[in-house]
This record gives sequence, structure tokens and C-alpha cells, in this order.
Amino acid sequence: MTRSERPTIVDVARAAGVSKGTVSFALNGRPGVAEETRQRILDAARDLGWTPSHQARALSASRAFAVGLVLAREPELLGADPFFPAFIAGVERTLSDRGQALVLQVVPEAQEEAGYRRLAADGRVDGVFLLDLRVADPRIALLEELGLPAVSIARPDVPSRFPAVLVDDRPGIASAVRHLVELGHTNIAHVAGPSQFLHARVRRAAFEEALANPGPVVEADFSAAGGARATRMLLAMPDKPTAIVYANDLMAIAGLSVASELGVVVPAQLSITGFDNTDLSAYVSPPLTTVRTDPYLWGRAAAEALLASIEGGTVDDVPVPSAQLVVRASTSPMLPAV
Amino acid sequence: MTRSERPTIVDVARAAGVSKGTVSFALNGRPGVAEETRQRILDAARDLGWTPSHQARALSASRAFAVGLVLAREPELLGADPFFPAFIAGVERTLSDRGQALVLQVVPEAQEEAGYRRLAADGRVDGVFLLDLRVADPRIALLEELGLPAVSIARPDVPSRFPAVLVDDRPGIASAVRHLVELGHTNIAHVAGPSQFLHARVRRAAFEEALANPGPVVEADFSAAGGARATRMLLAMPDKPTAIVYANDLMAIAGLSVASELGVVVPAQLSITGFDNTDLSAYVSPPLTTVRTDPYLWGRAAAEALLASIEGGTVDDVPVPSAQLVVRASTSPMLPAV
DNA sequence: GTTCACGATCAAACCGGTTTAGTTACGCGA
DNA sequence: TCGCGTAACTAAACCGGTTTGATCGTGAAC
Repeated sequence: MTRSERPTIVDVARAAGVSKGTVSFALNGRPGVAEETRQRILDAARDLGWTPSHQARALSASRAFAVGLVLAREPELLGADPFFPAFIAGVERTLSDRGQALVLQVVPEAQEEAGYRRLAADGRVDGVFLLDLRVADPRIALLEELGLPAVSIARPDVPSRFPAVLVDDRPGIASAVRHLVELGHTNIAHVAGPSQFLHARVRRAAFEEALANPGPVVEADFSAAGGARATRMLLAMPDKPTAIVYANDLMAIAGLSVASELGVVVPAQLSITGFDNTDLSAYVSPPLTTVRTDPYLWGRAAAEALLASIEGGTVDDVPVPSAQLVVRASTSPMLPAV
Repeated sequence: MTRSERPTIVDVARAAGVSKGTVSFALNGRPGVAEETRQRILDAARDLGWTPSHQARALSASRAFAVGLVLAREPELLGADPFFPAFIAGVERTLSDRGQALVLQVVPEAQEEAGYRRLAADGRVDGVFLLDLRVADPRIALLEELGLPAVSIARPDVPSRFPAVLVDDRPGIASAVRHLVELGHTNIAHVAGPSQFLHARVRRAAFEEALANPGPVVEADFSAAGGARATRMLLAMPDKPTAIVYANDLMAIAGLSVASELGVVVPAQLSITGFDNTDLSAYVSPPLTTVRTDPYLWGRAAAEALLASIEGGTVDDVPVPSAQLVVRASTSPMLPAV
């Protein structure tokens, strides 16, 4: 009953009464096949329910028809990050139309290099995405050594031959700071991400550049626990800030709770901004002023660029719209104490 | 400079002075090769830096050496779900040791079936994970038709030949309810997930079974927005509940904010429990009483079972430890109004 | 009427492994 | 001394496509 034997190109050839070479030409729409013959072959293929064997094609073409994504974050951190699933969804959107697959690898950070090497050595993928760029990221050199095409999210801080999706967090942070300044705040603090990450550094730099007199900066780790700890430090300062710009929503939401716990009223006594515009940010109390990014779009763009760079030659960096400030209720002018 | 030509098994054979068949035998540790010869071949392979071509092996073995995961959720919902990344990390943990890869597919729900068909038709994967089981899930029959091995997370409600990771949400919900009853609550409500999902249904059934007189149940969609809306409905009831059991943390956290906005003090006037024990749940205000699950472990177990069922014959269902209640500050006895 | 060019098609090689059917050479028992 | 079984190895087929080189037939050009 289970007719599990899939028809091959030879079966199609036999059915159509031609050679397998001709079938291949016909199916790939290449010239040199009479229109009538082509039609006969297509009909036969359809009748037999033929589908190309990915494996065979891959072997013959020396291509994997797949791209890879190596994630070196700890699973716990991944869990809370809204970026990653949305990015993947965007990537898939582009890939699925083109018969490409996405191979995912999640590895402990120490095995990151091995992860890329394995993907390349196996020939499992034709290219990879470079996420979570770090300072002087060693992966750039590694991938050039491996000869594996890549596309990075945001521009690396080292020279790179790979195209980048020009994600720039600066305008988002800058507009959050500007918003707070316009509300009258003068002592604005920042809770940053780990400085090994380029995007954490960029956000911090944007914060500092946007202010003549930047307030204190505390480095945290993008986690809720880290955000809570950083907030506690800031609110324990003698000259405590009246506003805090967080490098992501998760830390900002944790900060909101710490404030509430300490009896600091948001936004009356403390304004808070996040970054990411996570689903939850509009449903905390008070709703969080934050910066909306579009990882879905980045995923689409990154995949386009990666495929282009696999197919052909050099690909230009891809511009993307900059992030937008979303003003909600967690920011306001300082209100006089009751 | 870029010596991109990878050595093949023929190069190894030539270097070792044997035929390619012998090389294959030697490299796969099969008998019938003299120890001395085997050593010579292994040395040659190492010296040349030979690695097997995944493509060639896959074609020859008619195996993909990869497993698939089709996600039919909307990207927005994915973003907030802590389950998914942790599960994948667990899966990877098992797969990477065995030279298997994970192929991810994110599709709109309407194209879910096509997604599975494509994975199967291409021969891109040897098996798949079945997540987010639905009522009378059509994918079970589909996968049996396709002859594709699968492993489901939780047991389906229709007969299935596929092994399941026996995730059971009942004890978790039951212990949350028990906890609330012990605190003296008698009017306990539930905010459920979409009833098309089996796990949403199971949680709801567990809730109703745990109480002699279950309070109102509102069906939401696992999102923050949905959780907020459901909470508003419950708190607008004439006989409003004194405790709410949410089907996930995201909705519970949104519920926390709605209560705060309405001036309902948690936990003094309303107790709230979540489900998932997300990173954030300990850092909201008040910290959330919730149920800890272990998707990382489930991922490992599911991958083990899937590989076993691809290799060999039938595989038994896999038991996993049941979820644990984590008591925090969002639950307490009702306190008299001031 | 012969030649030439070209479109249509086929046969075979190739991608890089695995597997099977043969071929040697050697040691052992009768 | 002959025969036989077996370990060690080789040659070739195979997986299912793509691609190249050769062959065939036909109509146009001379």
C-alpha cells in the first residue's frame, strides 16, 4: 500500500519516451527542447507525481540550497528575546519562495567557531547570517577563511567583505533621549547591554552623544535580572536620575518593577524608556515608552542579500528604515511630590 | 591562494595507495581492512584534511541527516513565547552530537500542510517535530501519509503511531489551583488559551477538574493583548473573582497591569498565577506565582526519540518530570480592605 | 543535388560517497 | 600436494540529478 518508491527522473524519461538528459533540460526550462516534447515531459512528470531529489541536485550542483544561522546565546537569554523569532520569520519568508531552507544551530558560546566550521565542512549551507556582532568579531575572519558567504546584521567594526543590513540603533536611542530632554529631564541614566556586543555599544554611544551631560551608565546583560540589579544601583545613588534609558524592553520592564517596589512612581518621579517594542511593552503598567524596530523586515532583507551574494558577486549594504520612538505612559515631566 | 577544492575520498585513496571502496570501509570502521592499512588511510585522510561530503552521503544513503520543525504561528506570537527557543536549544543539544542538523520552517498557518509536504518531498529531513498540537490535528494523518517519522510534544487526542514526549500540564495547573484554594480562595477564574490548541484545552480541563465550583473561564489567545482584555472582562463581573489562573505568563503579566490600572491591588485583592516561569515572571511587580516547565529538557528528549524512531523501529512514549509550582508574591489570602 | 548549420535528442560522464560482486593470495587440513 | 575457506582488497554499480560531447535529421544556401 505504501508506495514509497518515489519516481525518479528516469521514470519520467521512460514515460515520456525520451532520455533523462532531455527530461532535465525540459524541467529546467532550458532551450533545445521542442515545445511539444517539453509538454509531454511535463505531463509525464505531473502524472507520476515526480519531485526533484534535493540530495541529488545538491550533490550535482555542489550547493546545499540552504543557509545557516548559528546562535551562540544561552538558551535562557534566547527565550526572552523577541528579535530572534521575528527575524527568522522574515528570513523564512524570503527563503521559502526560493526553495531554500534554513538550518539552525544553537551552540554554547565556546563552541561557536566549531559550529560555523562544521556547517561549512559538511557543506550543509551555502551561506550564513551574522547576528549579535561583537567587538572585533572573530567570525568575520573565520568566515572569510572558510570562504562562506555571509550577511551581517548591522555593520561590523572591522573591515569586512560581507554585505550588511544597515540596522542602526542610534536614531532610536537619540529620539528617546531627545524625548526625555524635551520633557525637562536633565539627569538621565542609561542601562546598557554587555559591552562585548556591538549593538550594546552603539546604543550606549548614541546615548552619550545625545546628551551634553550624560548621566550615569550601568552595564547590564539584557536580562530581567540584570535590568533589575542595574535599576537598584541607579536608584540608590545620592543624586539619582529622573529618567532611565534602557537598552532593551526586558530590562526596562524589570526596572519598572524595581521602581514600584521602592515606591518610586513611574512616570511622576522616574521616566523609563525601553527598546524593541515587545508585545508586552504596551501591556505593563504604566505602558512603556520604547523604540520600535522591525526584525521581520531585517530578516527578509538579510535573506535577500545573502542569496544574492551566494548566487552572484558582490552585494551592496542594504539600507533599512530607522527605528521609531513609541511614546506611551512611562515617560512624563517630573511632577512635584505630593 | 584560496585552495577551495576539497579533497575527496578518491584523493585519500590515491594518497594511501588503495581503492576508494577500501577507504570507505576504513573510515566507517567496518571489518575487512587490515589494521595497518586502516591506519595508513586514516593518516592520509587527516593529512589531506578530508571531511565527508554531506551531500554525497545523503544521496547514497537516501537520508537527509536532518530533522525538521515547522512553525505555523504568527511571528508576533512567536516572539513572546519562551518555549520555542528553549525547546530548540534542547533539540540542538541532542542533534549536534550526532551530526544531524535542524531545518526550521516558519509558515503562515494556512500553508502549514504545504510546509510539511515540501520538507518531505524534497527529502530535506528524515523526521519532524509536532508542536502546538491541535484538536483532531490533521498533521498526524498527513505525516502518516507522507511516511515521515515524527515525535509529538504531548499526546495527541487522536490515535497516533508516533511517539510522544509525555508533557502533561495538568499537575502544574492543579497545583496552582490547590495553592489558591489553600489560601482560602473560592471564586477562582481562568484565562485560557485558544481552544483549538490541545495544551490550552488541557490546561482549562485541569483547571475545571481541580475545583468543585470552577469560576468563570475566558478564552484568550496567549498574547499580552488578549490577556489584558480577558482580565478586564473578569474584573468587570458583578461577582468578580478573587484569583485568576492564567494559561501562560504573558497573559498573567498583562493581567497584573490591568489590575494595577483598575486599582485592584495584587495580591491583597486579587491573586494571580501564570504558567511557564518566564525569565520576566520573577521581575514583575509583584513577582509572579507561576508554574515552571522545562522545554529545554523536552527538546532533548524529543530529539532523542525522533532519531531513534528514524533509525530503528517503534519508540515508546517518553516520560518527563512534571511541572513545579513556583510560589511568589502575586498570590496570598484575600486581605480585608483598608 | 550536395553541403552546411543548426535544432533536437541521446549516451555517457560527473558530483562523492556507499555497497556489492569479484579477484587475489595465503594458511590450513586431509 | 592439492583443494578449500577466508581475509584483504579492487572494480564497478548505484543513489538521482546536471552537464557535456556526439549523433541524427532537416531545411536553407549555393
